Amino acid sequence: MNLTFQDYISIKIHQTDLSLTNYIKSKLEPFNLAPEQNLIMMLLWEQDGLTQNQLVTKLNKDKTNVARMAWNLEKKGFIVRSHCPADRRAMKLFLTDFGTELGEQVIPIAEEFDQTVCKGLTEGELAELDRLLSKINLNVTHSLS
Amino acid sequence: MNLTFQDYISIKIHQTDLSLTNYIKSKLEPFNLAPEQNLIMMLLWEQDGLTQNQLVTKLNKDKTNVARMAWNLEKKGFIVRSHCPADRRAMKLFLTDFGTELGEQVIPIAEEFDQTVCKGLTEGELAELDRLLSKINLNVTHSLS
DNA sequence: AGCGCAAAGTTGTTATAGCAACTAAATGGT
DNA sequence: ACCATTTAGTTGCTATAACAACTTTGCGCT
Repeated sequence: MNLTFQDYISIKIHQTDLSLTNYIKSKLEPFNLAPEQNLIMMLLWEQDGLTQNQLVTKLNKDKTNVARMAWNLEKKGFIVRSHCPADRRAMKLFLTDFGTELGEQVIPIAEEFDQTVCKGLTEGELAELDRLLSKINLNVTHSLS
Repeated sequence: MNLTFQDYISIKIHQTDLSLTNYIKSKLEPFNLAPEQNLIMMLLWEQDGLTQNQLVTKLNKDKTNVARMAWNLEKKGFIVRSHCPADRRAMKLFLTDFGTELGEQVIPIAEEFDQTVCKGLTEGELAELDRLLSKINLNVTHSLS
């Protein structure tokens, strides 16, 4: 077969992801918000009071990372964590006023970022990209089991 | 606009990249080789004696990472680093016999991995995916300057 | 009611990933 | 030839990312 480095689509995806992360990182820096921390905030701005475990599912990340990112967000004053009374194992994350205000500033930046990323791509191309990535995702997650 | 979490193509790319990384990580574990370390090895198997700076360019990563990954690979006995006589600032990386043998085992795994990733995708779809990712890459790298 | 198991989080370790500041070596302009 | 600048790597720091091992809490079955 003899594929060269540039032939691997997975490497291309990886490098694109790195470019995207670096770009959004620079956009979020003024708000003292790291890219992955922002993902948690985005989910909380959509729906406040999620548990860490719900975030684990939505973000498809290890619970360790979610716990540490949540703690960092609490340190920064964007959220407050409290044990769920109904299930004392669970940690619910709630926005502070500061965190809510942050959303009003950051959400437009995220949407502007998306505009930049998608510049010159048609709706059809975006849908196709989404479809192909989903297929790849299925290919590898199915192979793990 | 009001995009929800799932609407961002960059998030989809990020999550796909994570799936891919986890998958190849499990495949490479028996060889004591981490995913990013493997990228350096792949480039060295293609062309031995690259400098760290050449790897920085090819991998589009920070020189700090490349230096540390190279040092880890040296610790594991896959490569040897030596100052380039022509330019004593530069560090050239050379495969050891052990590192060369490793390639004979790992390259087939990488190609098998690529087969799994691309399962069910036509040549045309792969080309389109490559084209769309390149376009996104350009969109964000151009916006940085 | 009580025991065993599962589920949610936390702690510790290793591997990326990038920035700032630094050292050492090469280059370029005068 | 000399000094300023640039270039290649290194060290220290912070933030992801996942695994193993552990604690605490809830659930299920008898």
